[in-house]
Amino acid sequence: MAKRGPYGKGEAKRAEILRVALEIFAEEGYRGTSLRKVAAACDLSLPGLMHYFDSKEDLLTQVLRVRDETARLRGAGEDDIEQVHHVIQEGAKTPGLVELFVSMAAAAADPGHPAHAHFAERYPLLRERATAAVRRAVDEGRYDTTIPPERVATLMLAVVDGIQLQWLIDRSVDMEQPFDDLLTLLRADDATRGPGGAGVSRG
Amino acid sequence: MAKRGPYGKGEAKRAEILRVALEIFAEEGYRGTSLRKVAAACDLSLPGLMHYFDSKEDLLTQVLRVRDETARLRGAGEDDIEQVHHVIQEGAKTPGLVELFVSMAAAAADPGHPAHAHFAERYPLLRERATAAVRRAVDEGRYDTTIPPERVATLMLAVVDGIQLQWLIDRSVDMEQPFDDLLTLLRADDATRGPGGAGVSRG
DNA sequence: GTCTATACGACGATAGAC
DNA sequence: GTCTATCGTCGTATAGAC
Repeated sequence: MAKRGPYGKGEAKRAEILRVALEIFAEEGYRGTSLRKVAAACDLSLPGLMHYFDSKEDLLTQVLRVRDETARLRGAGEDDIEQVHHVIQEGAKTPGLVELFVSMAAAAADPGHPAHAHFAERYPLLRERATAAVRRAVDEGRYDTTIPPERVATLMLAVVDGIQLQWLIDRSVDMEQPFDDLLTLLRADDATRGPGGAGVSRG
Repeated sequence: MAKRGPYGKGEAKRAEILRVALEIFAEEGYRGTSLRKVAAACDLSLPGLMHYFDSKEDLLTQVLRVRDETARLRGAGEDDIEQVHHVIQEGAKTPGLVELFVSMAAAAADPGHPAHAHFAERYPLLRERATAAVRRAVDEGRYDTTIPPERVATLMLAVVDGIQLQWLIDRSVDMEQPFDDLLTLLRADDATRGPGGAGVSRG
């Protein structure tokens, strides 16, 4: 199970494939990118590539996992709300990966799709973490609402996901503003409920 | 351009195809549904079907247009906010069409995709209407925020789109709750900022 | 275990007959 | 306006070399 022994090379190659695939999807978008093209970029034949994955959708799902992991690691140690901003900014640079994420989310509607398990784990996890952060903010008097923290967390995730659809069509849409505006609405101090002020304080 | 003359039959057939395609996508999901299957359901060969459309993506885009039109007509005369609830409830019954919508939104990231023009028209239109409704609510003192109406409108659209991604994975997610919660946060009367009350009043 | 060669069925697209 | 026939490409499956 570890990376030692005769599996070392295989694991390394698998990781390389995922890295290369992520690059290609980021640069050229995920649509119209065939597995044969990915294989060629890895100096591999198509079956050689498929040796490491059960199917195309399995590969795509693992690319998504890598992306999630990368974003998570870069935001390590930060506050949960900070991490959200970080992930948003990262996503805003790579339309191809946002496109991949949204497409996979649609495909994962089918319980039999490999990505279904991924999202089925991911959303509850994100909701839990966001819920904890919201609960803390309410307890400390920073947020002023009696809406249950779980529901506020669900609302936050919806905003972050949803703005991406608008952004995919029109890149001039500000991907951070709606989330910041939501935070403003949640904030206890009424003086900050307007746009003139600092919005969210960070940095 | 009208439905009269020798084009009458063609236009009728085109409408029938779109209606049948919508049905199939709603029942079986849009994934794994080939054009040959749609053609067969219309008693047509594949080229026979393609005579009416430039490409598969063109057909899909027009299916989306029909869906939008249908939802719009059913909500005619209602308040804009009411229409949102109507569209949400309608969508919640047909996962296959939500899946289609999300997939197309991702595909439309490419400016060359036929659906790009559709979304590029749709979002500004929805934003304008929502902006007007929000401005009215603020002017009448029903909403209490100094966030510009355009930004509140963008936030609303993000919530409605985003909750669909969560719902596609877990159908037990309430598609209306987040939007209602957002309205609660916007509402002027602080006594209604909690979940105990009526939430949004309608009907 | 790692990888190539080859082949299969299905897809969307198109040419040309009627 | 609709068909048959065909094309190129896709993801997938199998056989077997090393």
